Amino acid sequence: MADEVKLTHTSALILQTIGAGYRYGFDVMEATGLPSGTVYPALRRLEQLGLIHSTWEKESKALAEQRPARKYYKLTAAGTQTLSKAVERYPLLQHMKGASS
Amino acid sequence: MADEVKLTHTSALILQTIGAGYRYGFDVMEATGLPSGTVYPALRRLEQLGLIHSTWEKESKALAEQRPARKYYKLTAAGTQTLSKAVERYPLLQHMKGASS
DNA sequence: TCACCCTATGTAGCGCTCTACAATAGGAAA
DNA sequence: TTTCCTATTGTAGAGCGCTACATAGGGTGA
Repeated sequence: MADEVKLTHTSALILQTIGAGYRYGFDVMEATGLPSGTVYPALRRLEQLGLIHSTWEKESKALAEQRPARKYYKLTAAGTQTLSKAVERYPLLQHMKGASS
Repeated sequence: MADEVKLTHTSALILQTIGAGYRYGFDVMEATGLPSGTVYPALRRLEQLGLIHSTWEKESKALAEQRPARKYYKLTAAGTQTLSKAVERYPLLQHMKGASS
């Protein structure tokens, strides 16, 4: 109830991608086709709104797999609620497939 | 090939909606959930790019049905080609359903 | 050795998108 | 008789999204 966060279509799409199990920025970029300059600022705004929450992966894990560290995101309770309202508003968001890994 | 028109995700979504058989602005708004301030400027830009083409319906038809006149859009050949490239880039656009009327 | 690709996050500035409002005209509600 | 709803197109200004580029370490190719 209460504060009714309104999302743009693109932000809602990114939120839904996280909800579908894609867990970090690069993963969201590949799933959606959206560029980094859209995805990273949007993830920051979604986190500031309290809809997602991030944690950096352990440095040792990234080193072991020889790649940069990932910042993992997941939906908060508020994010889950806001997402379900966004899917009502934007009917085309319903067709997201879950992440395979 | 040649001129490679690049579209934003939202513009591509609107182009695809026209391709799926939705024929005028209000129709696109209902199909997508996007607001008028997104849809009408975007349709104007898509027409300026030569991807869609518009024709006003006959005044007599609108009068007979007691509503404002509609501006009907359809894809051009360039629009069809650009749309198929956009669907490759943005995989989530594939799930559009056709217009019922 | 230099160029380039891969994975991953991030930013500047321009241009597109969204909220809110307007115009128009008919009908219904109060 | 003013307000509200429907159906349709449209705009101003604020804010979001996109292109192009940056960073960084490792691998691959000539």
